[in-house]
Amino acid sequence: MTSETVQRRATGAGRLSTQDWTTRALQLLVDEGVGAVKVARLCRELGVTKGSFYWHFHDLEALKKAVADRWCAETRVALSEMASLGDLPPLERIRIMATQLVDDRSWSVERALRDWARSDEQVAATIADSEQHVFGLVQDALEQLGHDSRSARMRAGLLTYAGIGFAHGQQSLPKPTLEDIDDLVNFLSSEIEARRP
Amino acid sequence: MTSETVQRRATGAGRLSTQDWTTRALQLLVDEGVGAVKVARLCRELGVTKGSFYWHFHDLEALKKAVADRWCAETRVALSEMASLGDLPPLERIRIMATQLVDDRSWSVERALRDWARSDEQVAATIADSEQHVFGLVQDALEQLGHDSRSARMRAGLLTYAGIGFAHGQQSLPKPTLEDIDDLVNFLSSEIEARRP
DNA sequence: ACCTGAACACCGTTCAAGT
DNA sequence: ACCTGAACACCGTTCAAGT
Repeated sequence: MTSETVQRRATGAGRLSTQDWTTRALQLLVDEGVGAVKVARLCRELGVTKGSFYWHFHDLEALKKAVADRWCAETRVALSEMASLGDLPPLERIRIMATQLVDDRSWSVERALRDWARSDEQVAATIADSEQHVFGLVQDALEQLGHDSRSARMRAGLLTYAGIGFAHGQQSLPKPTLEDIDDLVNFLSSEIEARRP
Repeated sequence: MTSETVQRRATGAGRLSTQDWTTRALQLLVDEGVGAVKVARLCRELGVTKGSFYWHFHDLEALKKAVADRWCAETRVALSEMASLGDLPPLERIRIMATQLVDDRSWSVERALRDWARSDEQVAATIADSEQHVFGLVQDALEQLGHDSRSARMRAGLLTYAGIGFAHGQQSLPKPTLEDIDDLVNFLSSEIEARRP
């Protein structure tokens, strides 16, 4: 591999920035999973000794936090784009979110980060944030469609959890078609169901 | 900690069986996550040297497979119990499954195993199995309630994915109450939604 | 400010040798 | 059959010393 040197050159004068470390770490995370993000490995690929790493970060945990923060920032941009759909009719917003949820997004990053979250408070908080954000958007749309808060909460939760589940499920279940999504959106926004006492 | 010795005594004559290793490994997996399942740690807790471990297993991977196989067997029992609800009315079956999905089941085990599945074919196959099983049960129940297969598939998928998502979500989203589950079951089994052409 | 070099504790794996 | 003991490579962390 000679690409390491290229990577360093691209940075600037041969000294590394925090960005260089997080970029490489995110790459490893997505490509090979949490287990591949190691100090020794990073140093080898970036062509420096471990002492360099420990000048930039206090420990591995700190590097992870930096990576998570970066992903968090990028995610927030994507989410705010979702929010800027505010003028569209609610039904359309839900359809767009449902499509996006199923689409080939960066699920691999989210999955990896979610694994990570189980052993890292910081990452967990970041993920919880974006979860609640999506949930809130769906809930609002449903309430604007005339659902009371109880109904909106239940349906928004169902969709949000399903989205998370879709990211984590093995591909054994049938992947929803566009028709399925149409059905799903109509279903989620349909009239209050007959209450059976 | 003196419980290690107790653990060994409980086994029998002081020599360890494969069961002893997998039991302790599962415990560590659930309590402290994938990262805690290490050869050195296990040996320390079981009061043997590493050589003992490597007599029982070829490597860490083999231990993992053994743990997964055990969990797989236990899961299959739970699933077949679900299937034996066949005589109950479909609506009741769905309610039971939904409750079970949300209940404090061994989510920690499932989550850990699912992480594991990403790097282990065997574990992945096991999990795919149980996913499809649950999906099938829900779908059948919905069809017996008079839904056509398209509608049943969509709704069953929604619930199954939501169940998976619930296991993986950070606890930031509102945990469904029993009332919510009632609503949810009624919602899922409600009349075909108004089609908008 | 940014990095090297060497050191230490810890983990995974192997293997000859013990009972 | 089941385990010990010692060895080796590898990783995380620290720190004095270099530029």
